[in-house]
Amino acid sequence: MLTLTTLTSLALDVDTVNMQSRASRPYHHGNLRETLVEAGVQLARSGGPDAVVLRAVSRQAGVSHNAAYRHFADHDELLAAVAARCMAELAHLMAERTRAVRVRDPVRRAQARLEAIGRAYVAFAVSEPGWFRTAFSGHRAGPADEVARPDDDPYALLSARLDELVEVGALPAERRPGAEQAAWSMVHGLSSLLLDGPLRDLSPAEREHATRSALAVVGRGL
Amino acid sequence: MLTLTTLTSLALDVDTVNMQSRASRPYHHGNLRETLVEAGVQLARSGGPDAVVLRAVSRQAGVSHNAAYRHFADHDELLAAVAARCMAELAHLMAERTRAVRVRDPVRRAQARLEAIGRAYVAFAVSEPGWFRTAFSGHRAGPADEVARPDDDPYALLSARLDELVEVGALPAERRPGAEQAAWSMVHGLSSLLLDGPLRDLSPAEREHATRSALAVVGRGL
DNA sequence: TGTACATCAGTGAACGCGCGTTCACTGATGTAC
DNA sequence: TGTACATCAGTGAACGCGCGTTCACTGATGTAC
Repeated sequence: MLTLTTLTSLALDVDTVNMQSRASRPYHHGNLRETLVEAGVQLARSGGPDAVVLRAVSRQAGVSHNAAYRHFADHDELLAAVAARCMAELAHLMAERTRAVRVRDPVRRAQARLEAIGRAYVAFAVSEPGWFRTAFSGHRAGPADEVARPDDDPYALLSARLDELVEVGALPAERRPGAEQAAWSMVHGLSSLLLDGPLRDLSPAEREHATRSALAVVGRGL
Repeated sequence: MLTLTTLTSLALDVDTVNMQSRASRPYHHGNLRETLVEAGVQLARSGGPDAVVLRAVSRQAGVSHNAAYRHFADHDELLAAVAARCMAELAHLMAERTRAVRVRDPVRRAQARLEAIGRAYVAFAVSEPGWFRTAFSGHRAGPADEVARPDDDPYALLSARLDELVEVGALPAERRPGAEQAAWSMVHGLSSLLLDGPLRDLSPAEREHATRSALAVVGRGL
């Protein structure tokens, strides 16, 4: 269903990570912080945030389970870093799908792009539930939040789409404020309900239908 | 902010539950299953689903920690029962707020009622985050799901509102299919983002504004 | 109405587990002279 | 360029904890005669 260069590039790192546990690993790792985060991302992929366990992550990275304390104050800080990475992964898919839109007419292009990020959001949640749940599990988060570059930040991507809609005249300027919140709420809610809610058992066709009608409501509502 | 007969009635049960641990507790409890579920609901209130720990629940109910196995196959089954109760609590608030709507005109009444359940949903999530998270944590759920009476089921309440909108002519019948999913997604997404997402730190006034605009999008979009 | 006995609903002790965190350590790296 | 030494980034053992679950048990209840 997905053609994910972003997703698979990350998946390929599995070998890198594991290799480091067998082969020529120097005493000083050189890049352990990054390796730990990647290992956490791997674990989060199949097990969600609960799988990002300090000892399991260290194991996965091929390192003793207390080495992590050289790079993270505690388990929470590690989880926050992993969550930020998952969020960025979501943003990457959204950006990729936006770029893939091929429409001439400026108005329809702006609309198609908005639809594309909405679909990307839901597709990500459904195909990578572990990452999706982890992305939203940074209970403390705080202001640190690993200052996101625009391309790592779903919110920024959405804002850009809405700005574009206003520019091309497809969205009245007075409707612009609060539009992110409504649009995001819709796709986030649909995603959550598809994963953990009453829409859990929908078939792919039903999911598609639900997505279509949810996006249509946003389209008409804005 | 909330005037909750349903919520407070449950809170009052705290005393009942605790009392049973000190006072005239007969060897055969008589109603332990129910007591355990209530204890679980209490713990979920402040700690969310992770706080619904078999041993803690038993402790809270004033009973040895393995007594629960006479009433639940395992921890998951207990959690599922607690989750169902939390879901019912949400439904009760929605129903209550629906009943409180006082509008003459049938069309505007139908619209006001839809808005009321949407607001109730968000208000519940914000004021009872532990319950809200727990309600959606029944990972296995399955078909058993403690067959919900209509008043315990948010989905049924929402359907009724949408049916009413069609009846009074405020919603074209051809838009009816899929309407639950979009409406629910919007309020669920907003709730989730307010609890765990980027809208986590909104002030009450900003929350109100976000809620208003989200509901407006649904209103116009349907 | 009384009694024997099966069943039910609790108890208390114990199991093995994986967790986050801390400690004293040691090998590798980098820097000052 | 060589060496002494401080600092850095790992290791391995150990801590205490709370968990879900199982076991053999016992007191209370209900039923058959």
